[in-house]
Amino acid sequence: MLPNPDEKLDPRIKRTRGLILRSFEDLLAEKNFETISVQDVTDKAQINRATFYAHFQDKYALLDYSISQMFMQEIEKRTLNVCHYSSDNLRNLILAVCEFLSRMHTDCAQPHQQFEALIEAQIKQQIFGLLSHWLEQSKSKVPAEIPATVATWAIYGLASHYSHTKKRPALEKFVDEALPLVAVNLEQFA
Amino acid sequence: MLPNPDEKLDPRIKRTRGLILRSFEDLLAEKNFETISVQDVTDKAQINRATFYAHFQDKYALLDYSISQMFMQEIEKRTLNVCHYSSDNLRNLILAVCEFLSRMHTDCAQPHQQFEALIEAQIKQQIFGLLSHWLEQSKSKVPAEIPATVATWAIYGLASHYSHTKKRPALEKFVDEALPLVAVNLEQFA
DNA sequence: TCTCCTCTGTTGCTTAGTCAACAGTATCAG
DNA sequence: CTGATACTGTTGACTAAGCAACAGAGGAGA
Repeated sequence: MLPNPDEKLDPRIKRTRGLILRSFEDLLAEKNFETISVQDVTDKAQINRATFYAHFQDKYALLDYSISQMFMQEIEKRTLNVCHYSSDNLRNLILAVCEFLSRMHTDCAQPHQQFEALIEAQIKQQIFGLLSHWLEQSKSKVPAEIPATVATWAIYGLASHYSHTKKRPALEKFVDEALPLVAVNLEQFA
Repeated sequence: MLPNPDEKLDPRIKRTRGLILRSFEDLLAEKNFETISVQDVTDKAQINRATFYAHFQDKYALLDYSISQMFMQEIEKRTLNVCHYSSDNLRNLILAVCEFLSRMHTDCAQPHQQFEALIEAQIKQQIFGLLSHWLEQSKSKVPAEIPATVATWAIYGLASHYSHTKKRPALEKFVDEALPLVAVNLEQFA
C-alpha cells in the first residue's frame, strides 16, 4: 500500500491516486470529512470503489496521505526539505505551518473535532521528521529526539493558535515574535 | 472504434477518452495542429501511446471526434438536436455555427490551411445531418438532400466569413440580415 | 422487535491499459 | 550518400482497474 512515493511506478497508479486525491480535496471543500463516504470519493474520481481499497485502507488513510502530500508540497516549495538548521529556515517553517493550517480552515467545510485531531497528528509527524533531519545533520552527536519534540509541539501550537484567531493580521509580525522562543530550544543542538 | 457515444460503457473508456480530449484541446490552444504529435497528446493525458491507438486511428480521427463533440455540445445547449424546422431554430443554428467558429479562431493557435479544411468538413457534415433531420420530419415527402446541401454550404460560408472578419461586431445584426436568404431555400420543404 | 436502507471491506473473473520491442517513414546534418 | 534522430503504427505478454456479488455493521423508523 503506497510503497514508493514518487519512484518510477505504473502510470495507471499515479493517475488513479491523483484522481482520488483531487476528488477528495474537492469534496473536503464542500462537505464535512465525517460525512464523506468512500463511495462519494470514487464516484467523483470516476473509479471503482474496489479500486479505492487497492490504494488506501480506508478514508482515514486517504486523509493522512492527502494531508501529508499537501504539506510536503508546501515544504518543498520553500526548499525546506533539503537544508539544515538555521534561524531563517526555522522562521520559514513556522510560516509554512501557519499558512497551511490557515488555508485548511478557509478551504475546508466545517472543521470538526476528529478531523482536526487527525490533521494535527499527521502534521506534527511531518514537522518532527523535518526537524530531526535538520538536527542530525549537525556535528553534535546528541540525540535530537527531545528538542525536536519540544519544537514540534511549540510550532504546531503556534500555528493552531494563529489559524484559529478570528481576524488574522500580520503573520510576519506574529512569527517574528514567536521565533526566538522556539529557536532557543533548537540552536544549542544544531 | 468509438462504437457507442454515451451509452453505458466501461468507465475506463470514458475516462481515457476524456483525458485524451482534454489534453488535445489544451494542446490546440498552445500549438499548431500540424505540430502536435500523438506522443504529445498521450504524454499530457498521462496514458500510453498504444492506448491512444486503441481509441483513435490517428490524430486526424481525434480532431474529427473532438470537433464533432464540441459542436454537438453547442447544438445540445440550444436544444437544436431535438426539434423541427422553424425560422427561429434556423436563426439559432446560424448563431451557433458563427459563435463556434469564432471561438475556434480565438482559442486555437495559428489556424492553418489543412486544419481549417478538416474542421470545415466535419462541421458541414454535422449541419447537413441536422438539417436533413429537420426536413425529414415534415410532412413533405420530397427528398431533403438538395435543399439541405444548399443551406449547409450557405450557413458554413456565412459563419466562416463572419469569423474571419478582423473586428467582429453585432453578430445578431449580421445573422438577422443573412437569415432570410437561407430560410427561403428551406421553408418551402419544411 | 423487525425490516429497510446505506455504507463498508473483500473476492474471483473479465477487460482496458501498459510496456518494450519491432519495422517503416521522414527529416536533417555532415 | 549515410547515420542520427523522431515520429508512426502494431504486436503479445503482463498488470491494474472494473464488475457483481457477498457478508457484515450500523442507523432509522414502524
